[in-house]
Amino acid sequence: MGSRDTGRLVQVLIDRPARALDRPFTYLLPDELADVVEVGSYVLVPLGRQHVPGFVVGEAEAKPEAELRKVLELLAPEPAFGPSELKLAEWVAQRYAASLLDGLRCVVPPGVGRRAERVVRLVGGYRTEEALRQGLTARRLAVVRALEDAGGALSYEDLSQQVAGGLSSVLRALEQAGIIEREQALSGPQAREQWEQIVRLGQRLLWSPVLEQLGRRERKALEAVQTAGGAMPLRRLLLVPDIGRRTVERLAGDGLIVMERRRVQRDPLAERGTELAGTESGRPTLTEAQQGALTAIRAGATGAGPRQILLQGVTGSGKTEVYLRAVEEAVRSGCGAIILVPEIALTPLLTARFQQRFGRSLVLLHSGLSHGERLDAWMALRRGQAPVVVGARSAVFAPVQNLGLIVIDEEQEAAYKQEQAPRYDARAVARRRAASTGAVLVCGSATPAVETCHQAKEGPDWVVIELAERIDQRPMPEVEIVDLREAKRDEDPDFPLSEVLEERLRECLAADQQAILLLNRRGFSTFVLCRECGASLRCPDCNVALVFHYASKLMRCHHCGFQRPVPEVCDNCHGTNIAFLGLGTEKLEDQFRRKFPEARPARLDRDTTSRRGAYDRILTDFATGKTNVLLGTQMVAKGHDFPSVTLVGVVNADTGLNFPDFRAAERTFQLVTQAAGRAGRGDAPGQVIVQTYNPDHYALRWAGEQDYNAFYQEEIQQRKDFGYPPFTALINLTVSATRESEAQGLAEELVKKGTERLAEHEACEVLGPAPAPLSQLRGRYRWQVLLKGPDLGSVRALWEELASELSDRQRRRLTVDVDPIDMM
DNA sequence: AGCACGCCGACT
DNA sequence: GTCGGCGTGCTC
Repeated sequence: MGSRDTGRLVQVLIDRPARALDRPFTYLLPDELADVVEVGSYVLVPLGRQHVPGFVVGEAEAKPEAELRKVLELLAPEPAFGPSELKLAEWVAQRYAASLLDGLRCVVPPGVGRRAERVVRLVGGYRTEEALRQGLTARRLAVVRALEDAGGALSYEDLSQQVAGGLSSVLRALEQAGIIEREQALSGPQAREQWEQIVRLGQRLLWSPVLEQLGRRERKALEAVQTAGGAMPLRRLLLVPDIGRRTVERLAGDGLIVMERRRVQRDPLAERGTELAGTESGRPTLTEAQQGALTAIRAGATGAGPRQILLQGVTGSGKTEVYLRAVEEAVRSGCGAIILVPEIALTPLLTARFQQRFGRSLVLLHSGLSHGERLDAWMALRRGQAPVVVGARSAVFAPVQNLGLIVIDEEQEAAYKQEQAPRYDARAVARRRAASTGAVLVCGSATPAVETCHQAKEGPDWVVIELAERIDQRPMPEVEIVDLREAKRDEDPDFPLSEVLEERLRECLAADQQAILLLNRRGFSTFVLCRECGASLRCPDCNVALVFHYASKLMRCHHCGFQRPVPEVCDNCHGTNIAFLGLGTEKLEDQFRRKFPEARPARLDRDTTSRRGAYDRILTDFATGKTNVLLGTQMVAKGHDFPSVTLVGVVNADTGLNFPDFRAAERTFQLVTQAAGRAGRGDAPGQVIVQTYNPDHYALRWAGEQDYNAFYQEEIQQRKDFGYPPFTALINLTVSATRESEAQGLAEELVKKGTERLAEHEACEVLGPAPAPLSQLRGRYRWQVLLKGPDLGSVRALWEELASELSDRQRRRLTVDVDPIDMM
């Protein structure tokens, strides 16, 4: 008789996404697992008639209600998270109205999850002939056939591909008849750490008598290991001619070499040969303003000053150098640091400078890595082998040890908001992590998000540090706003550049300098319509205008990827007079080339950068002067440093201004200011031309003055007057359904239920229902309801009450976005 | 998520 | 009367 199990009970969160499973289940921990299972362990537990993985999230008090079942197995030797990660996950789940599982998936090492692999198998020698004799139904027969063709067994996925329609009832029937059996297994981990075999010279000295008797091959192998410095990977040794496994085994048997296992860290940087041009090593002397910023950061770190710092530095003021120094100091004092960037692929410069400065103390974390590379980076941080991580949004959860500093570069970027569950905002997570670890938080931007700026100016434990001047006394570029309503165009009415901009371009190119043109729309013609009946070409699934792309000669939907050839005749009236209207970057490039045949333009947008390495190449060509005009979407405005650029043209500053979003003005201001910041970063001063139909709009007026603070004052007043964040908090509910009536119906019900509850939530409002700005997307109809309240706590309370009244079915049609950034 | 159960139209 | 589709409820 084995001893009775100790009676330790653990709470397990099942690793299967389901609302009904969003609470821990209690299991008995058998004695043999008592020592190895702890909070964070990834375990296998029985649930119903299956075995499923789950995370241990705590111990449980005795709870004799249900018949308890035992934890079956430990699936990973190391716990996936510790108590502090669990707390963070709980916070994320709660704050963003997500499940705990979604929260946990943020903090757990990448690739720990295991998926179910279901296998269906024919019992014994059951054959199709028998099925025919028994007269099985067509669908059942089809299953048996498919299984027999596959040699008796198939995965559930393969089977469902080969047999049309639902499988569950067919399989159940076949199983009951004893014809098939179902078996479920777990996939392996999505990523594993990699180990390699190392051969090392053994303790026995080389002049040991055995040496005399060694054969040629053995001798050769020993020499190889010796020249490699006494140890080398087995794989490499086996590459040496004449040396095979037998040779190595014999040497190991004699104790002349020993075999060891060593963890290999897959290094994505190793493959990257050349850095971008223009990065120089050496540390520049800090300006006084930069020194001031560092002093403030130091004060935060020692507790002598506020721990949250808004580093508001104009473009070219040297924010990156401040980050570098701050991280150096953190590392020197034994701390780790997280540096968040909007998107690694788009910030090669900053990344390169960090790599240069920190070498192997730094890991990168971003979506471009393989599972294995991500895991290695993650584990290197967790083990303290690397103290610093540079990464995109999700790196805010990285297990940096002894976290002392979090830097958020380009803090205003929308990319910090995750657009799938859990819909967290990395800025808010960073604030929370910094607060709970005592780390310093540095938010850097030339144009901080209005909400961040407000918080920094009004909130406790914040300080705003301004870097108002560019480094090396470079002047800010001069900005000229061109009113397109009145601007003179040259004889060609379709040419999108005003005479002023065209003239400046000629001067710029004549002086052998470089220019950037920003147009925030991809494609050739942004809408295509029939001149006879006026019908425009729209996406059948999203109902938005299709964009004509010249390179592929296709009409494409920028939301779902739908594409179709250009119609010869109108779908609607069969008219033949089709008009290609609206300006995209492709057309801009085309027209530019015609007007400036001698220039060397390059286009930078999602279409030209889709291939690997294309982005780097386009930028390198521009940096080296191989091309001299860079035109494209907002990509051209992001953080580049090209000293020869003296002219920036914003072709149409209005594109974002008409969006039905309370942040439209802010986005426009930021984009124009960022674009302007690309000019005049070298010795020659810069000039910026902004073309617009709304020259009087405050966003453009202040962008023209390059006056962030003035813009902020006016914008924050607007937010206050109209009741938008930061003066209110929002939760955006989007209903999505294949039938419009269903989407609308649920939205209406949400409003009704919400409004009924307003009595207890006086300060809150329920706005809507309204069709979403993208009222159709990927073939689904979308409606929205907006919950608004004086602060997050009160809106969330309203939402939680509302949510409790919804059925699972309703809940599934709904996405809940707390603190929405993109309300489309 | 996966599974069972139960209800329903529809086809042998 | 089965078959198979779907909605609902449950899993320590």
